[in-house]
Amino acid sequence: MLDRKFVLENIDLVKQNCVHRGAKVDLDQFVALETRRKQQQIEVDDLNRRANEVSKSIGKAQDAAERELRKEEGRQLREQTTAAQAEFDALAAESENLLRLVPNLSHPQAPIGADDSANPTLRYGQHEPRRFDFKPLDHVVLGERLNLFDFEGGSKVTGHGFYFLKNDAVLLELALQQYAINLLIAEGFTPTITPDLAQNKILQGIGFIPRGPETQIYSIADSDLSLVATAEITLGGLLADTILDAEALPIKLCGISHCYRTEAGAHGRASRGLYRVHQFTKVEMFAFTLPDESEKMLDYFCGLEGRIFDGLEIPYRVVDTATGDLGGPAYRKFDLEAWMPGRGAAGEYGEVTSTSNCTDYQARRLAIRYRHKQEKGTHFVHTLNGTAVAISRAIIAVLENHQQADGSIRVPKVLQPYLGKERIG
RNA sequence: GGAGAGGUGGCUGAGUGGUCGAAAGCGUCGGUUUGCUAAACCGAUGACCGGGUAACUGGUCCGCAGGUUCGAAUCCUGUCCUCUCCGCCA
Repeated sequence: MLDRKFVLENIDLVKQNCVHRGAKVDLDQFVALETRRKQQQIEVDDLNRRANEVSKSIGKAQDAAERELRKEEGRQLREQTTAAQAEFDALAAESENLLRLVPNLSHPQAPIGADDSANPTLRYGQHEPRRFDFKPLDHVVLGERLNLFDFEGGSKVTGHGFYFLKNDAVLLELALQQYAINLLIAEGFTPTITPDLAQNKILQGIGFIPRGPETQIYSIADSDLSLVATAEITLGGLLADTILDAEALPIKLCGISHCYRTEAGAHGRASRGLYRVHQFTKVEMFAFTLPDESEKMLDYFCGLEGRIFDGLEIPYRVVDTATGDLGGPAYRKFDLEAWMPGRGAAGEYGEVTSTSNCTDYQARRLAIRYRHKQEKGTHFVHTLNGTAVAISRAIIAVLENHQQADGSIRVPKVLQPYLGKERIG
């Protein structure tokens, strides 16, 4: 959510940003509502003041008749106040609902464009796509041969888009988790395993829409809980309604959670095997920073994501996400796309991680503030999130990039200590 | 799941209908004193929304939501959370 005052004072800028973002919000309506809200506030304040004065005078009145008279006066004022307050509340709620739909501002250097076709590549990883002297297979075929997945079983037990990991794929999942978590611990992150469910108000604070036709979220019937789509939700929610000491910032957390996504409307798109599934495990990074430190933190997160995939010896490129592809909360976003040689006819890059600077957009919705010890007042922190490893997609990249002519998989060095072997199959 | 206790400012903790945004202590900040530090003493010290160039000023907030009342931290109802004991369970 943007700052009310800021939007009113920079309405043209905000409007233009909505166009770049592909967001349709009636900002003129917002301005009109705000004007009325302001007037209503003056009226409510005035009525309140008068009612308070009357109330106080009753305590001092000695004469019983006068007392009754003043009581009646107070009664009437209170009635008016209640009505005026109700109208104010309605206006405020209506304008806030609009405000919540306004996307975050965009970084001045974020490429302007409608979708991911506008994303320029910023850099490549340490490793170049390998030249195969045989036809590389995709992860589904590899997994079938090595007995690593059971998509039919997942489908039978749960439904399309669910799967069982089996045998060495289980070890691989655990190894990837440990590799990422240990790397992040060494970088000073506090590791967590978060709940897989969260309250809808937390989801909304982070910027997700728990229910409705476009939702990507599974919600729990007869409760206000939803399955999380990412640990970003739980890690950000962890400090909701908190005032932090400026000295305590930045706070770097990482968390393992399962991620549940309905992927509504995604049928028919490239979704073979593990690429687009309804449940996967993810190690997520999250940071709370001072406002002037968030850009640096974004680069740091992006660098860590690169280090993790360099370590896995997987080629990748980093792209700068275009405005139309940013999603509501992000001010700037970098995606890391790994080379997947089994994808498409001759291999393709596929998104494996993503990191965003959400500036104060989430902090404002979740009421996460900081305070300097010697200053009055509070400010909103900046929040950032980034994928360390989305296990399902990382498995794709590992299998496809490290496959051997005999159908086995070479385990990258960094995973060997966790997996306990140098080769799968 | 059953029984009990409790949720008040950065913290501890008073406060059972108006004079309470709220005692006191701690902490923090400023000052005085003092080789330095510490101690002592004096003073200041919540957040949010709004108005004002500013000094300042209006309103809201005592877990949350309702209710009673001219008036609620205080009375009533609901709800959430925490703690203790019992039961159950991984």
